[in-house]
Amino acid sequence: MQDVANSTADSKDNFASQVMGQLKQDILTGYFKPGEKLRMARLKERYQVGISPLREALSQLLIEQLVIVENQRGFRVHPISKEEMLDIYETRAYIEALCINLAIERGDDEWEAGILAAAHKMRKFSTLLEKEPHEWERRHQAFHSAIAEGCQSPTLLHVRRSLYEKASRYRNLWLKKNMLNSEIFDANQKEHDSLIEALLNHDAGKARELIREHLLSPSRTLLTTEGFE
Amino acid sequence: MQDVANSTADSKDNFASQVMGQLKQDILTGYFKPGEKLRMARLKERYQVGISPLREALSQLLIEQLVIVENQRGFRVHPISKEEMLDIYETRAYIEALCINLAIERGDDEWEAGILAAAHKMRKFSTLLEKEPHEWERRHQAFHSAIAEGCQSPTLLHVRRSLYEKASRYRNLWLKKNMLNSEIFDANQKEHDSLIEALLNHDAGKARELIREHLLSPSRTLLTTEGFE
DNA sequence: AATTACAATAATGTCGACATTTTAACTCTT
DNA sequence: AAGAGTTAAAATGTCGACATTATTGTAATT
Repeated sequence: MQDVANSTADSKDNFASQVMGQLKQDILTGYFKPGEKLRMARLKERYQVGISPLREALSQLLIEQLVIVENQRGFRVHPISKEEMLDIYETRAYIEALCINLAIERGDDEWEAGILAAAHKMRKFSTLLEKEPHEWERRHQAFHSAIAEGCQSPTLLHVRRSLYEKASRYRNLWLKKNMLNSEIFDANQKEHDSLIEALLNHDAGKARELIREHLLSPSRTLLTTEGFE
Repeated sequence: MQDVANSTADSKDNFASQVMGQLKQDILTGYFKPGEKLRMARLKERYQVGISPLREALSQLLIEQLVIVENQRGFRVHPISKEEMLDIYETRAYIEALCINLAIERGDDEWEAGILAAAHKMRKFSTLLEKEPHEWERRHQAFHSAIAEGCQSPTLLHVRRSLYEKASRYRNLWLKKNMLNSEIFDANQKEHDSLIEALLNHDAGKARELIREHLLSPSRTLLTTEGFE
C-alpha cells in the first residue's frame, strides 16, 4: 500500500516523482531502447521540467537498475542481455513461489475471494486482448498480485514488485511476438485455472510447480528471439 | 561485482554517489536517528556539497526505503517499528535460506574454500571484538556473503544486500546491547561452526534450519528492547 | 488564560548559469 | 587517402538565486 504513489503520479508529488513514473514507463515499454543515451536536453523537452528533477528521477531509476551512469558521460538505459533476463526470471520464479507458499499458509477467505474476483476481471477482458493489450496486461498482473498479496509481507511484496518491473522490458518483447498467438494464449489461461485450483486446495507443492512453469516458459521463448547481445 | 561502487566511494564518482554512501552509513549506524528530519542546511554543511547532489543522494535512499519524503516538507530518516523489523528479518531469513539452498546445489570447491577462508578471518578477529566492533561486523558479514555468493545469481544477491542494509539499523541496536555478552557471542560462534558443517555435507535442510535460527534470534531479542514505537 | 488570526522567519523545490569534461569536426602531415 | 593532433561544439555536474510553501512566534480577541 506504500507504493501507491508510484503507480499514479499524483499532482501533489514533486516533479521528480512524476517524471520518475513517466520515465520508468518509457523505459519499460521500450520508448527508450536498452543502452540508449538519455540526453538531458531531450528529456527536458519531453517531460517539460528542468534538470534538477530529471537528475533526481534518474537517480532513483539508477537504484532500481533501470538506468546506468558513467561519470561525466551522463545516463543510459540499462542494457539488456540474455544472462540478465535468465537471472531475473529465475529469481522471480523463486520469489513468486515463496509468496505463494506463504499465502497458502496465511491466506484467509478474503484472500481466496480476491483471487477469484481478479480472475473474473481478467477472463472478461480476454476478448479485448487484441484491442487493448495494455489493459489486459494490467488485469493479468492484478490477478497475480492478488495471489501474492496473501503472503502479507510488505517487504517481500516490495521485492516482488521490483523484480516484476525489471522483467517488464523483457516481457514486453515477448508480448509483441506472442500476443496474437491464440494457442499460447489459451495455454496461458489453462495455467491460470490450474493455479487457482491448486491454491483453493491449499496444495502448495502443486502451486509452486505451476507458477514456476508459468513464469519461466516466456523466458525460454525469449531465448530464441533476436535483439539480444 | 556491480555494487562495488557503493561500498567504497571512489573519487571518480560524482558527488551524489559519494554523499549517498556517507549518508547511508550515517543512517545505518544511527548518527541520524529514525524519524529525524534531514535539514538541507545541515546536510550541506556536514558533507560539504551543494543542494543538487544532496537531493540526488536522498532520492536514491528514498528507493532503498532508508528515508521518506513529504512534499514541501523535505526528507526524514525512515522510521523504525517492530512490525517492519519483524517483516524484514522474516523476509531476510527466507531469502538467505534460498541463497544457501542454491549455493549448495551450484557451489564448487572454490565456494567451499572461500567460506573456510572467511570463517578463519572472522575467528582470528574474535579477540578484538571489543576494541574494533566495526571491523568484526565487517568480517562477519563477509563470512555470510561468501556463503550466499555460491548461488551465483546477481539479482538474488542484490535483493539480499538490500535487505541486509535495511536490517542494519535494527542489528546495530542489537549490537549495542549484546556485543559484550560473551554467552551470546559464543553461542553465535557455535552456530557458525554448525552451519559450515552442514554446508560442507551438502545438507540443505539442516543448513536452512540453522540459518533461519541464526538470523531470527536477534530479532526476538530486539522485540524486548526499548526504543520502539 | 486560551485560542484564533496574522506576520515574520525559515526551509523547500525548481530553474538558469558557469566551469569542466567529453565528443565531434577539421586541418595538417606523411 | 589515412591517421594524428588540434580546435570548436556540445553535454554534463555543480552551485547560487528565486518563488512558493511550511513553520514559528506574536498580538489581538473572547
